[in-house]
Amino acid sequence: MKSDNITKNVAHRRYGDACGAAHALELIGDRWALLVMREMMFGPRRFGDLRASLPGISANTLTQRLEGLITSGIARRERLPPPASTPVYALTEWGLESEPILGVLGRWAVRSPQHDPTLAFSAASLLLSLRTMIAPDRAGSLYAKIGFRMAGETYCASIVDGVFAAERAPVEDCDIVLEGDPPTIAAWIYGGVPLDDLETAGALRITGDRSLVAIFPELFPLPAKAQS
Amino acid sequence: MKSDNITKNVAHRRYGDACGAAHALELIGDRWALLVMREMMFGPRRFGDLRASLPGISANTLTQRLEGLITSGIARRERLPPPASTPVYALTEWGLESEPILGVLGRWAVRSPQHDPTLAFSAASLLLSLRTMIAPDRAGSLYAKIGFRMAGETYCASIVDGVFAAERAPVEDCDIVLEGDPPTIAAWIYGGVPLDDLETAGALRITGDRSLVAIFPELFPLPAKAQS
DNA sequence: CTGTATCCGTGTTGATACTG
DNA sequence: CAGTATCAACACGGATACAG
Repeated sequence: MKSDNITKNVAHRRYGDACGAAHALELIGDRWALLVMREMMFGPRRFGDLRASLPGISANTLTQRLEGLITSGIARRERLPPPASTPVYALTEWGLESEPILGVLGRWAVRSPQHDPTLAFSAASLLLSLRTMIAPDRAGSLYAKIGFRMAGETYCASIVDGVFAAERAPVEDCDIVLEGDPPTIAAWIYGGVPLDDLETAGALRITGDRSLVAIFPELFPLPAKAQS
Repeated sequence: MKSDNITKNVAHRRYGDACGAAHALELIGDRWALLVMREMMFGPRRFGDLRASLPGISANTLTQRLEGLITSGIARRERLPPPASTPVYALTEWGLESEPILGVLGRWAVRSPQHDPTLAFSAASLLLSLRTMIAPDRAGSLYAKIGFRMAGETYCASIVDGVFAAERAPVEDCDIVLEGDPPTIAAWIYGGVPLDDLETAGALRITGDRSLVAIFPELFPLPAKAQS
């Protein structure tokens, strides 16, 4: 039995408001929706990957969100080519263009006095936050390639003209390579935890150009908290 | 009796995620929250004003959202000076800085094939959408002041260096003054409905510089829809 | 006019278990 | 690993009543 729930996603809650922001909330305002999109920002992901990156989401909810995103034209279901014909979920082109939403939300919300940076942090979150938080005036004309090894995957990022970009790719030809889990890397870049402490604890390993390593965290200043 | 519901807003749903966007959703991801903020973007509003601008919200829900926004430091409850000592709700400075969130959401969502521009449209929505949609290259070096009379209130907007800004103010010294309800004005600017039709129907009245009137809608092009 | 207090029907969420 | 089934808790919207 698969289609007893005829009136589930069809009669989706609407606002009856022509405002674009209101329509955006109808599309991606459901709980978890935007975070599911976040996890697909760097390429297709499997059901289990998404579930692992979103601690607390239930399988039910993830299924419903993916269905909703697909019927809205934001995501797409693919199947990896045989022999590994696993189903994966990817953002459409339009879905990918929602990235500024994550940036603007994050830049605004980290100023909240209640923001707790010690919680779980996915690889996608870290890379998107670096893209959001880089200060172009501090980067100046720096050109650099930065590799990341996190949770069994590798990402290759670049800093060009003050813009930080990243993709899932091998870490070859990178000026520096960071190896550790996302919260640890964040503790170094954002939290000001000394690199020596993390390296001797075996939580973080950085190889490559030490002069770049020395200034790297300064490229990503956090905005001041709002009020008290 | 006022505090029987101890565990209502206190145990607010969290994501347990350090990502800034996730925290933003904890702050303003509740249904209606962002739309309530939208209505306060141009200054303090009364409970009844908010309710009237948000068709479909219940008094209960509006009360809860306002409480949440206040405890998060996003909004503030004030009282107009006597004799009209009516309570009003206003955004804090930090709350006001959430405006780019509305812009980015709207710019992305109007490209949805399912967006319906014929629904209700508040004055705040219209002015924010003009601010979002203005094309600086089309505005060029145009300098103009535009007045709006909508639903018994007046707004004064300016176009300077391709930036559209508006505030609740008298429409004095404006180059043109638009008088009509927000959906009608939107039909002219965005919908391409001829001004003559709207004026003869008595739905819209524009006074002032006719040459500015002629080119005005062209300053606000809508982005192309995503895919089909 | 500005809310608060209930009741109620319904949809959504999350936990657990389970199937292919 | 990729989901589905079931169930309990709760949030939401609508209606209504009512207090300051």
